[in-house]
Amino acid sequence: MGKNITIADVAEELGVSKTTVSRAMSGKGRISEATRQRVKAYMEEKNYKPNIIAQGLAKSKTYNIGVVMPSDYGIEDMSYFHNCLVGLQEMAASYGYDIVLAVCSNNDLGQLKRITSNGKVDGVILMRTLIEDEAVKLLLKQEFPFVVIGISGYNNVIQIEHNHFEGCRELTLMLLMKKLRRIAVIGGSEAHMVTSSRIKGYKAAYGGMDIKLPDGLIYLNQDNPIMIERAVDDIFLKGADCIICMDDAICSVVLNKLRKEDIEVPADIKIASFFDSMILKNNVPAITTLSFDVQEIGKTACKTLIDILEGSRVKNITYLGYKVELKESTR
Amino acid sequence: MGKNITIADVAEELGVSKTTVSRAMSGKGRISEATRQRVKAYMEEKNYKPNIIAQGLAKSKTYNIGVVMPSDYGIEDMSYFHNCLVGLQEMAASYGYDIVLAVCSNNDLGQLKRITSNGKVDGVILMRTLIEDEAVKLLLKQEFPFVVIGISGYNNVIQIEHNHFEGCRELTLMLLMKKLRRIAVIGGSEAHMVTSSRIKGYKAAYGGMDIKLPDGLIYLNQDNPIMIERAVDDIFLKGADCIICMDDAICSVVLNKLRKEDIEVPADIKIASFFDSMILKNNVPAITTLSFDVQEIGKTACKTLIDILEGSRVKNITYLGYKVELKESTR
DNA sequence: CTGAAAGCGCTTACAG
DNA sequence: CTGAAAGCGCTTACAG
Repeated sequence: MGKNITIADVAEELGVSKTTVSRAMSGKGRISEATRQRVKAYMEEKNYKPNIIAQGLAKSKTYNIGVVMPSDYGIEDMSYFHNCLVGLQEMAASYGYDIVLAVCSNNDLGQLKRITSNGKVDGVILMRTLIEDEAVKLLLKQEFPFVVIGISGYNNVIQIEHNHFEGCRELTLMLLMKKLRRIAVIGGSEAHMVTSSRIKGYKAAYGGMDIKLPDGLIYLNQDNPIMIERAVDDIFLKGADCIICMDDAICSVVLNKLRKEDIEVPADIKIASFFDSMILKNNVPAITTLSFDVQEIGKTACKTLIDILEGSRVKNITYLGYKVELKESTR
Repeated sequence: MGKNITIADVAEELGVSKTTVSRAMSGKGRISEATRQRVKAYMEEKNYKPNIIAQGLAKSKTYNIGVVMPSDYGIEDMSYFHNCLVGLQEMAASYGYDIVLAVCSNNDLGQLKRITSNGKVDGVILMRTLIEDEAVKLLLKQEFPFVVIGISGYNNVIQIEHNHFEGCRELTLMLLMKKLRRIAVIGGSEAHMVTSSRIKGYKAAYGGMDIKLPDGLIYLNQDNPIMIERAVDDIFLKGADCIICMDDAICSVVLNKLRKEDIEVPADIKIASFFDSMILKNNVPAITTLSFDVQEIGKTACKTLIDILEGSRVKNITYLGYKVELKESTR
């Protein structure tokens, strides 16, 4: 690797003290412009990069941000986590921080505990949050700086979230304005905060238009294809005119089921989904979606944590926008 | 965060030297079993965890592994990278290492340069490799320890790969044995090593059976839906009896196109794809696939790097297995 | 404006 | 078996 050059080497070579070299790079402390230029020039020439680890030790910082990614994700969440990670990384890098990955489940916080107790990270970002979240409890108890992506249900926790409530309300509203009345909803685990926010938005739309909520058209905890197909059958029996799928994996199952039964979209029933992701990308007909900029939420979460670490005050909850895209499936 | 307890605190509390405490934890150097137990017990009780950063500085190690993830991935690659990352993380953690993420493109190696030159990582893993790969060149020049996932084209580079050549050969062979003869292939960028390995496997299958390779049925660099749909049209004109899709995003476009044209699978044409991922998960009919254990490749790559870092000799190329699953789409 | 020294939290020859 | 001291590569009061 060719022995890395250190601050001592630079100092000796230039006939100055390490202090001076350090000051030249940090810009802190008094130093003449002349020597600073001289030092800078030499560092540039020799392509000297200070060792961040040593720098961190001296300042009691690591410049690392721990990101905990759930291990028990569904396949439908992968692109979400991935995009989020890319956003996180980009923002972190631009502030000189790095992302250290931890993979955890709600009942196995081993990785999280490791990085928060062995001094490897300055703060933590939780990529997902549960209503009863052990990671949140741990971090709160340890008084470790952290922010969560998603609404956490705990107050006094810094949260970043797309406005699922508003988004789902607006989507539902637009469907209601198209004279659809019996709109069914198929969603995932009730243990996730997003699920309940979305359902509230859905209900709020009906409430806002003073339209009576149809009975028994909300299907939650639908986490496997069999259940979902059964839900679709049931929805048909009940004469719904539209189905909102709360994620695109669910939507994919629904679409397959409809094809199997020779039910036409949008002629026989309208379909809307969340996330304009790969699964639905090339579907014919194009699917109406409520979508979110996932990289943006990663960036915002990261910036918020860095603000906290550097001592700024931050908002308790930050809401980000959403986008409703009406396409052929609800025409 | 409750002031972390240090080795000095432990030493003082126990009335021994820091040296002794250090030896008790590491097991290196002579130390009486009695005092070692005493120290261990105290550390356990106080839940003392040594600061890895300081430990690293003293040993000139970081216990960090840099993972570079391409920024210019297609959506179809996401679940691949994600699973790979999970495998990497798991193996790293089990050896006390952490994963530090870098997102790079072939023309912007900024993040990689940062972590290799500021001493933040001990070694690097490249999640993907190009035929003309700048990251590989850089790492080679810097003599920085690294391993690549995928075949790199450069020799003297440590590579971990699923055996795409063998896999594709076997898949093609099985299709040939089903009396299919005019098998078309739709694939991605020729700049990726995998693409060429797979094509070689495809050709080898024909060669091995002494069957003449059909003319003009190989479509590469098909990176957008328009091209792919055009390829499908062309494939039909040429009277192919089967299409092998080199990834599942391509397959998804192909399936949609076939549905649009009312072409039945497997009645009118057979279909096979690579990766048994989310996109094809619930397709009707079920799709024949050549699939790979992606978490495993992550684990293997990580273990190999760690071996290198700890001074063991490792194989230049490690091939991992694959699985051909025949399903309804080629029946 | 500049530097010697102590310190960040560990490890490891070296000496006893 | 145990410890004082130097060192990993930096930063930062403190003194001049």
